Amino acid sequence: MPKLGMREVRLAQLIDVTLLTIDQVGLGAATLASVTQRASTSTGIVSHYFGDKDGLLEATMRHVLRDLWLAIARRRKAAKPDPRSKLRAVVMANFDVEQVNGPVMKTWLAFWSESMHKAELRCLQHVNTRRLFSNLCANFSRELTKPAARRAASGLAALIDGLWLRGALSGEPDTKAAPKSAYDYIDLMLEPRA
Amino acid sequence: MPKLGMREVRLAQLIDVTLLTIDQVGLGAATLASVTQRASTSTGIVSHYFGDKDGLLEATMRHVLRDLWLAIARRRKAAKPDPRSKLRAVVMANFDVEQVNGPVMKTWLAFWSESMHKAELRCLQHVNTRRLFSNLCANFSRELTKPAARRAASGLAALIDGLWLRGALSGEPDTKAAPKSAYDYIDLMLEPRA
Amino acid sequence: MPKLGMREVRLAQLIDVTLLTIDQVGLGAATLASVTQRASTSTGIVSHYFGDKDGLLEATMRHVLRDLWLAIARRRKAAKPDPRSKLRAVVMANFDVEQVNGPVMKTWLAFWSESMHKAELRCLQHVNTRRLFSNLCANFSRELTKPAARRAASGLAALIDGLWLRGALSGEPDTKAAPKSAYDYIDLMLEPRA
Amino acid sequence: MPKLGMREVRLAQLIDVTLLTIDQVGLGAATLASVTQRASTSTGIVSHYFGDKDGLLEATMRHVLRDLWLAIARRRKAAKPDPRSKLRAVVMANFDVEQVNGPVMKTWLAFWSESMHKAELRCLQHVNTRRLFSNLCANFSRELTKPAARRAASGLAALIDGLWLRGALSGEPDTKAAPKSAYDYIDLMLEPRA
DNA sequence: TATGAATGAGTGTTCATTCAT
DNA sequence: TATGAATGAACACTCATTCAT
Repeated sequence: MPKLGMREVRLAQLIDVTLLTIDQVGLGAATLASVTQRASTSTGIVSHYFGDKDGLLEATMRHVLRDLWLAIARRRKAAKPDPRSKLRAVVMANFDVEQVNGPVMKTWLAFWSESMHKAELRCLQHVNTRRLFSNLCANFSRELTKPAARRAASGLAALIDGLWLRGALSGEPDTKAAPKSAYDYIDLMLEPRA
Repeated sequence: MPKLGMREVRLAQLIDVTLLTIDQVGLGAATLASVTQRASTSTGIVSHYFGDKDGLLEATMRHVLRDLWLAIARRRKAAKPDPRSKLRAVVMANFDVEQVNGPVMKTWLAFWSESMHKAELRCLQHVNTRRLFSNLCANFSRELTKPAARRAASGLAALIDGLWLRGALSGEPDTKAAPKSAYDYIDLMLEPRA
Repeated sequence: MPKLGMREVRLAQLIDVTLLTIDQVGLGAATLASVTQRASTSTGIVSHYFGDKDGLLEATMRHVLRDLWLAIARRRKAAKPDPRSKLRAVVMANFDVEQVNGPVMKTWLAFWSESMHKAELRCLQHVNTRRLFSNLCANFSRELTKPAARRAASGLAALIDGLWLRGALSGEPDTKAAPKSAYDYIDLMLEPRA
Repeated sequence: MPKLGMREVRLAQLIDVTLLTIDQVGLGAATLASVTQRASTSTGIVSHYFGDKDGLLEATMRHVLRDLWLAIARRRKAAKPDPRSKLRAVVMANFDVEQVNGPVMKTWLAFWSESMHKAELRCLQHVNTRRLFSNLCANFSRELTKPAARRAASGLAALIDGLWLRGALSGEPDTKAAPKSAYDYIDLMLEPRA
């Protein structure tokens, strides 16, 4: 009897060590040898499960994206129904400890750069970008006009990414100040101007 | 004695084709062969002028950074003396056509990722980050308390980077909406709240 | 699982073609390409088994040294127990056909030169030198005073190397006259002076 | 008026730094760049005066050989007319401080190895070998039969080279014990056996 | 299902050589 | 006479991929 779920275990394990390897040496230096050695498997296993290196990287990206959206979904469910709370939930999820750590952040950065030249990755990025935008837009729309909501959503999305990026680059992301800055932005957008 | 002054010409030329190559195939696929072929020179010229590939990439990054700060300096000089105008000038420079184009943007993205694992590049990034922050901070300070100015500066810096990043990823940066969003942020920060 | 035991076969094969290549073109011109081509393998195999080129060369040197000491051990066992016979056995082994042939001699010469600037090789040389000296010294000591034995051992060791060197340089080593000269030296050292 | 003897000065200077460079990094790592840089000249100067790198190396070898024979000639002239003194003079010259030092010894070693595969160098070696042999042979012949003289000359030549080689490899040549060993050999050869 | 030996194209880098000045 | 910028072939080495087991 073949081990049940062996496949899933392997997939998860390999994606995990891929993240760790990218964290430690960077995507450019992450060779199949270094990844599989850390997983204590042979290099051949990658082509077996993922076809080739790109397949592994794409699966890793999908994994990271799914984790982000699971976190967002979780936070949104737990949030109060008002727009402000919903928006805050999205921000909160983005600065979760699950999202703000070495392996995930460095992988994001690497994939941002990589996606400029690989169609598959770019596609995944676009889906993610649009999804976040429409999510934010929908919530802002409940209190703002459509154009205003779109502007607010664009701004907030950019602010989240920017705070995220600067946190990653600084090496020591401030997990308190960053979401605070985004919350403030939400408040400013929602609050009626004089 | 061979041609004098060739040095500067060569340096500029090689940095230029490096940017173009990164634009077209990405940093990962930008080999010395592809760069020098585009420059119609030999590969040996790189070690002659830059020591090695890393030297070329570092020089390229320095070039991009210098260009950004020249643009900022130029805009600031032309701006009115009031804080809002100065801040707008910084934003404007960041969304200059010189900064918002394929070669420069893709290079920035690539170096953001690369700088996570190369000390030299990280150092350059940090200098740039701090410089932008203190620039913004100084201007906000003229109308806000110190803590408020710091928060505003952090937020605006993140927003600029975020808008920039999303523009790069989308492939078609909106050079009108992006600065507008940053201008609005400035206004919100400077305007007295109820 | 791929063929088992290939490792030892490959190692021996690669060391062998390394000797042949050094024989034909010299150490300076012995590139990995020329070596592996002769072995009908790929260049990558060297890094696979020896790490890098230096690893291959070091392994080759170790192989040559081991062969020499195996020959010496063999001859000594077959020799009569008296010092003169033992000393002759050492000389004999050094001028064995296994030691006196193009590949081995040219490799020795090359490594002598190379060992001046590579710590690993120098270490191997020193071990070999000391080993030969103490071997000779022990045998001379059975018939001479300690200081005399040391002088005799030094002289014989130098004579062996010298005969060996001149044989290599001449291109046509005289495998009869050379050991004869060393035998005479042994006799002169052991024979009581007037 | 062109500088007189500029040519000779350059030649000597370049040969000198070649020896120093081989001493410090070895023949394999002695590039034209490293040699000419030490001489504070351009690389082009080599092709100007020596044609190419091989020309420089050959000239260096000739220089070393000439120095050796000048030393031998000097010592022989100063020696008493008897064979033993003449033979001792040759030995003495070989262990002169001019011959026993890093640059010269490492260069000799390197050229021994190199001469196995370069016709020009091998030719120079052969001339040197034959010259030393006939020199020794002529002196031994005055007291020994022709065959005995030939054997003695071969042995002494080998002993000299061997002592020399072992001195070079050990890194700290014993400039007293080495010639002493050769003197003893001369005495043994010349002294009438019982 | 899993291995890892073997490949070989591709990489950055070195360096002797050339040549316009 | 002398320079050093420029070349480009050659090099050691890397690494994704393949495949017999």
